[in-house]
Amino acid sequence: MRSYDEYCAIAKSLDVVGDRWTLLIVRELALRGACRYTDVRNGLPGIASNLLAERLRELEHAGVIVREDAPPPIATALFRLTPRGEQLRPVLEDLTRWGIPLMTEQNAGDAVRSHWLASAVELMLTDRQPDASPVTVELQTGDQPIVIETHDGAIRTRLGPAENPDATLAGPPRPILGLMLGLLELAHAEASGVSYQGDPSILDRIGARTVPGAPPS
Amino acid sequence: MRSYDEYCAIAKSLDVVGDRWTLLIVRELALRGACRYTDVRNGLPGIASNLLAERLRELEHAGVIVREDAPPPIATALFRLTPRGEQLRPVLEDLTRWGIPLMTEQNAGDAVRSHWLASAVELMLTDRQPDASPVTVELQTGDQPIVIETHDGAIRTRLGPAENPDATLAGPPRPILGLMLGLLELAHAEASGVSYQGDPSILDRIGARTVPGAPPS
DNA sequence: CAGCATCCGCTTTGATACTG
DNA sequence: CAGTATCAAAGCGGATGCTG
Repeated sequence: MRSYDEYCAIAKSLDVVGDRWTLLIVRELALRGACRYTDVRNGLPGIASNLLAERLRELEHAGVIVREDAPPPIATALFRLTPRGEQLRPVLEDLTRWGIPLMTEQNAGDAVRSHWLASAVELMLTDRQPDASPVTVELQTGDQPIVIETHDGAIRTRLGPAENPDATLAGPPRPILGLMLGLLELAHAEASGVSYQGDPSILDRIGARTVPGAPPS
Repeated sequence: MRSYDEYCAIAKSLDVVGDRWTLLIVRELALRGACRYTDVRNGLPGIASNLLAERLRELEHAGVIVREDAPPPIATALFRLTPRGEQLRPVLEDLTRWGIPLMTEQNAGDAVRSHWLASAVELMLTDRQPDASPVTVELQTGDQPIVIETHDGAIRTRLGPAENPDATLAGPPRPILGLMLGLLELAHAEASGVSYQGDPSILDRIGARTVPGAPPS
């Protein structure tokens, strides 16, 4: 990207991460940890191969990521955030919070990845009964299951199947998210294709922190 | 901008504010309040006139800004952030913090505006003696003076001349910022063209919160 | 003069094909 | 798997002109 040529911290930041795709590459590495080229590309459906290569070079040159040789068993290089790149997490988190109301609209061709949903859920939910015994909920949506766990009064998510979930939700991502964020009643979610197993009161326990309204558009 | 077509909160946010110039337009309205078209353009040196008009339309359509008729004395329209637009402030603040280390490099053609510097200074400084009597420092750099004031243990900045500043700093923006952020000794700053009037201990009092290192590059 | 719209050359991006 | 190469399409920058 051409520099904005402004002596301003925001403009200088955008000179580095303001290019198209760039912040989404950082997102992939932030959410999934060290990734191979192919893994990054899988998280960016639609990016041109040459653009990904170019962005990775630029990010490396800017000190945001490093390309490192993977440990012996693997024969390929890995990309990883540097400490400087890790410091972009607050930006990603704020953009996630700001974008949550926009998740009420899911376009036909939108790609879905469970790790995107998991990070949004983790930021928005809270354990309303921190002193009760821990609970586990499994979401079956996106490209792999998501486990939601209460953890010392906070909510943690991770990918992969849960062992003995107290509740299980399966269905399309939008009504599941609507349900998790408290924008949708269980009955409405079920009418939209969500199936629920477990004690419904669990949903009240791990309800959304605050429910922002959707924009006009 | 073309949509990323991802069902991800970050990607949805960037669908709205990820275009070139867009977040800088939001910055102008966030830092300066309601602005006329011309004021916005003055804060975005280099933007093509048609692009600014188009971006303003898009932001209005997305519910981030509103175009309102100014009160009677003025015969022109004003642009202002909506509550939804105000919620982008955390993003702007994080980008400011992340960009501060990049301010060590000032390119030849970089435009300078005092309100950009003031917001960065406000975010980075802290009053180390909150119980002492308030102090005021005037910075003479950029396109207008900046006033730094201690305010209930916090640091506030505003634009315009100070009445009776306890200290005054004048000179080029980079060494002044370096001095404020504790990256530069007063002697070095003076060697770079900064002139200082007042009690030097004031600088220690309103020192930087933490001094992040500059990136490699 | 403020607030755009139009035009045009240049740069960036997207889609696909190809290679070690 | 991890890119590079190519080329058409879209986006941007700068100049200019129009309208109240």
